[in-house]
Amino acid sequence: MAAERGSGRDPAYLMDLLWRTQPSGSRGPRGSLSVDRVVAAAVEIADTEGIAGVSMRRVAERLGVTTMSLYNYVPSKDDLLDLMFDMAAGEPDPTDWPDDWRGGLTAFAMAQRQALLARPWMLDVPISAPPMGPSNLAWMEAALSIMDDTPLTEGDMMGVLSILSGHVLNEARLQVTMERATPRLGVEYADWNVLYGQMLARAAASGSYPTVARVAAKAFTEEESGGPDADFRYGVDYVLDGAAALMRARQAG
Amino acid sequence: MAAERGSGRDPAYLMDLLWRTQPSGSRGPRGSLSVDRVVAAAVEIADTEGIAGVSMRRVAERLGVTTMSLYNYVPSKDDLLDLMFDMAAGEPDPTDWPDDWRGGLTAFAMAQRQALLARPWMLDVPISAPPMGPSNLAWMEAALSIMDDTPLTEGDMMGVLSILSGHVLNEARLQVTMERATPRLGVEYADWNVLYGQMLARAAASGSYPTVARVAAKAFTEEESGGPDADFRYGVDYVLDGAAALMRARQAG
DNA sequence: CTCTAACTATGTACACCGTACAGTTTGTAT
DNA sequence: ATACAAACTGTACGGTGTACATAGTTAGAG
Repeated sequence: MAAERGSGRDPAYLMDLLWRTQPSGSRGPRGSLSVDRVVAAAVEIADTEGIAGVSMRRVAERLGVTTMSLYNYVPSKDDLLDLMFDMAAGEPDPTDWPDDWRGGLTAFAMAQRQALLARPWMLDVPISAPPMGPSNLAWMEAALSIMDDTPLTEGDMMGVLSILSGHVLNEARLQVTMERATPRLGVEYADWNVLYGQMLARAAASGSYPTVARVAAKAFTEEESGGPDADFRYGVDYVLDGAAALMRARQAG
Repeated sequence: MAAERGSGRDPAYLMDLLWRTQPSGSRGPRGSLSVDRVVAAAVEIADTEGIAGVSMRRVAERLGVTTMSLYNYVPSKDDLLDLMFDMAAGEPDPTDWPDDWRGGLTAFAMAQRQALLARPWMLDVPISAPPMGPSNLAWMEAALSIMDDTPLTEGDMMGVLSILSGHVLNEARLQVTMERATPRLGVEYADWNVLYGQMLARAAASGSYPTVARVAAKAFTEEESGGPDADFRYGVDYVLDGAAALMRARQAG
């Protein structure tokens, strides 16, 4: 029977993979590869060709090994993708972050955004498990330790973190989607305004979306909306204002 | 030459597809299908088998037609997925929503969440273009018209909407991921607490994530965390508190 | 009324995918 | 020395999206 763990959809097994704590029975020959090398090769491919370029065959080829050999290190491609995500996230470097919670969280958000924009394919991997790899935990640690000296409840801290990095993720997704959808029409980034302009024209023409037509027209016309960076900062400030309000409430209570 | 639009990655062409405003030259035989029927069939498959069950062959089979025939109505599978997303989103029904902005936006968020949880596969479709289909616009209209009588700037309204529905999306994604990752271990939803407990034990053991260990332990121990519904409401309130603060500021300024 | 261009539908084919499975080689623990 | 687990190979299967050539159908142009 032998417990037969490792079907890949066993969460405990995925944990062992993420943390590289696989019990390696030392009977046969020691493998020429390692989980790390497999994942690293996959990440390299994704970096240059996007997620679509990552196939088991291509990864194996890059490692000079048969396709099926990879399955000695990784139970399935889905798991490989999870591993890639964690490795690509990397660990944050908070040394240069400001000391105050507001500055710290802002730096945190910007760093996380930068990590995503540097590897847009991360937004393409269908995450099949809640984030529980070492890198993800390191990011979590960075954010939580910033809020540690504030009057926030533990629940609040988790809430703020969730909303903040949710915003980071959404904004990055939007930006990447935009950049991809922007064909070789014009130059620069302003193209998607044109696209949205078309949409709004359509909306206005139908008459069914009066508020959208008016509000969006105004919001997009406003003489340079500031681009994605400004939108991102706006959201971060919005979320952190909420955190500040929470702190005041907790302290007063 | 004939302009040759329609490669599927042409945004204007996608717009025509979404809005069903395709110029249909009436020369040859009229097709036995329609964009709507194709998309509807794909949605039906996704509803019962998830996104993985949707392949061009299966859709064609369900419609009693050859696979390649679908390409007369839809330029590629990626576009089909975009179309599916818009159709599945449906139009909101705001008739029963409260009149005040706060109640209205809360109802909006809950409705959007419900729509996503009813069709979890929507979270699996890799959206390849910014939301600009009729359904998505209807949701946008619903939210914006709620905020129309408030002192919010047009930019603020877009910002609040973005953060709010971003939160909805993130929370839904998290919940669905959790439910999927939960194998047939125990009963009920509390299982993922066990999973997260394992992770935290690992984190505490390594000593590298002290804050995570302490904070998360506290946050998860707190005698029934309230489940996903409570987390969701917490976030909605958080975001709407921010909107209220913004309104006060705009009115005072 | 014919003809022809536009359009729909079919069938075949290609390159690629993830991975199950059987068999071979390799190395260590007994 | 030998048993045996582990690493690795090669082949095969059922699936994918879609390019392409072909045939059939219609409506407008002449």
